[in-house]
Amino acid sequence: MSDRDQVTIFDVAKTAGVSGSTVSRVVNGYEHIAPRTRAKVLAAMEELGYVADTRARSLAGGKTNVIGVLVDGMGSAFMTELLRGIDDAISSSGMDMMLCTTNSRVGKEVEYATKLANGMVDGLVVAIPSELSLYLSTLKDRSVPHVLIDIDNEDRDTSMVKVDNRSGARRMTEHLLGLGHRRISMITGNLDVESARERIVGFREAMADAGLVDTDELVVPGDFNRPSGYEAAVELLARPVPPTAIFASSDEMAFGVMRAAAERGMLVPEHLTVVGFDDVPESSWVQPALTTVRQPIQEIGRRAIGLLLDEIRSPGGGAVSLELKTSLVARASSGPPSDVGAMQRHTAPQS
Amino acid sequence: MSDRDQVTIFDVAKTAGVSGSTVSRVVNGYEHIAPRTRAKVLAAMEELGYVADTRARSLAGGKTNVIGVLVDGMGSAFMTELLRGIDDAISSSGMDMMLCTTNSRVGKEVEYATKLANGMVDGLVVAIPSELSLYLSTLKDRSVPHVLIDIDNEDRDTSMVKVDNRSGARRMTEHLLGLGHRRISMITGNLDVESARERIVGFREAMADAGLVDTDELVVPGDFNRPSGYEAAVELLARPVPPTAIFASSDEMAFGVMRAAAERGMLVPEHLTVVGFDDVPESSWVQPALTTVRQPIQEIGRRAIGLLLDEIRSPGGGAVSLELKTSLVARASSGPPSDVGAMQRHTAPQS
DNA sequence: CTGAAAGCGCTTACAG
DNA sequence: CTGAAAGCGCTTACAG
Repeated sequence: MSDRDQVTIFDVAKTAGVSGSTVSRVVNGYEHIAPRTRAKVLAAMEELGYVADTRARSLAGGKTNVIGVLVDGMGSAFMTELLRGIDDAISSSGMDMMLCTTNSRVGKEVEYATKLANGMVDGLVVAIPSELSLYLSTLKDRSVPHVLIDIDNEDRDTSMVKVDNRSGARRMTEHLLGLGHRRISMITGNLDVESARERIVGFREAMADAGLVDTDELVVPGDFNRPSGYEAAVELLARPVPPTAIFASSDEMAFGVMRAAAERGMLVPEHLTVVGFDDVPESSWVQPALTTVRQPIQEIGRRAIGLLLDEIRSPGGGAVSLELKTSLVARASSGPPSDVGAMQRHTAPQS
Repeated sequence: MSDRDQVTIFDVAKTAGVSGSTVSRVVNGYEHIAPRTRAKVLAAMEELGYVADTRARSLAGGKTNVIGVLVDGMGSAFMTELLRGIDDAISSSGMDMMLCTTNSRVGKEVEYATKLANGMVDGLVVAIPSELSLYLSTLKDRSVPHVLIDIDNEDRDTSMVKVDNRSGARRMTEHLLGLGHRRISMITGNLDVESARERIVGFREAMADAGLVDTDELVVPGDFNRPSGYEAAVELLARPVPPTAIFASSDEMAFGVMRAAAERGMLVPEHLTVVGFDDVPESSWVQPALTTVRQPIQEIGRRAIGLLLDEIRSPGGGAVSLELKTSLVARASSGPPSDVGAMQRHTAPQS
């Protein structure tokens, strides 16, 4: 019940024999303070176990020292890595993180963004495919520093960080082409997400360069998650003329593809080449190890926080966009296409 | 720069032609208000786009409507599931979540707990093996509602939720014994964690009941994570007389064991039985599907929030401990022990 | 059913 | 280098 045994700045002031303002100054590391005064205050703080009240501090115009992070869910390996990078950067800067999860509930993102903008945080990083138009203006009006991750934003005056999805997908497709594949299928990510769309573009470009323009039936929909990769593969492998290689837009989906292949008795890469995108930790762990497009996931998070911190510390610096590079990681799951005879035996065993 | 275009309760009051107190009352759903007055206020709020300032509200004695969650990291599948349950329960109660990650940094947990206790949240759930003694008293002094997950706490006056690790481990061991195994090895979890210790006890009890009392060399250390399971298995399988079954204290470690077995050319369960604990989603996905002890992970999170909400809404109800049941899920990774000849061929191929 | 006023714990010009 | 005072936006007795 006794909620009032909180030690305030005035308690400290009294036992140190100074004013509240002075205590506030030493707490905030203000420079021009007599060494003796500072020492007395510090001693009093220590003695009383003073801890600043974040709410009051921020209400009065100070900083909250917390950064808000808006994501849709934290289930995927990609998100786990991203959050690790974000959390790393936040805590090594001495700030705290407030993670808000929308779980794809419509409206939640706006609610959180507005709430957070209302003084709960010093800045905000948003990593969900979202209807930015609904709250980006609020963030700007309130001049809440913010940076977007992997989100498309027409007006280039918001800071953001992303990777070169298009050329990553392009290079992977060229890798498959170079191995001799022609019937290459791509399983897409959630098309609401900018990066999913960019990967398709990269894939199509490379295919077109190889003279393969009719790719429509080779591009099948997925949503970045494992089950969707599995289902798409089941359908693809059941086709009369199945692809010899499947390029999943995420490693997670590639694992689903591998599962579908295994169930059909197909060996990877002998009977089917399977590649992914992301390079999550599990990709080098699975058997066979997954060939994939590596994106520096943790780095993305760290950079986003870096940008945010810059803006928080010296506002008005203008928006900056970062595009990080991807790279091809060739491992065991990709190889030359199997001959048609072998494919037939495997793809239509029950016919 | 203009940080002051925030719509306050007084702006609303003015355009509605009432006092600030009245606005506050309708915002907080106070009952005795004239319908017409309420309507006017609501209209004004709508018109102005009013959003309550959480800091001010809480400073003035109201609720923050946010629940703090303290974990050490969110990398594991177990934690992902737990957080899903927690987040679910929090958001369906209309509150928000503030997730703090210590990443095993010493001191961080105390820092966070103190800060959160200082008015940032209405309540706190702690799910890290931690030196509670360092801050539990702070939580109590400030009467901040809190509940512990999976944490040992001597004085039974703190609410907590856990599962019956001991009998779960016992049943799994009996399952293996029933299959005919005698040389059963257990890879433990991080011994700082209560549940890891309880699982060992359950294992030992079942072994002792079967007359197997000399289990010391069969119990090897792990830390719940995949690599530690892999490493422990590498060591175990290289022994002159390796175990015929390995019971990993977490599914994650069991996956590591499977990997080690595969590298040695051993088939699961033909040559080696591998079982885990937790039943994370991946366990029914891997090949062969993992036999494991199921704990209702999301439910643990939901229950913890339930307890917390009860305490927040009607304080002083006293501490309550919940122990949820585990159950055995027999899948494909467990079977009868292989004969000694087969074991020898596989375990010492290079000797 | 409604308003005026004090107070939550802090920060920040303004003086000195 | 330090203090007194106002104010951040809200809630809550206290009156009426």
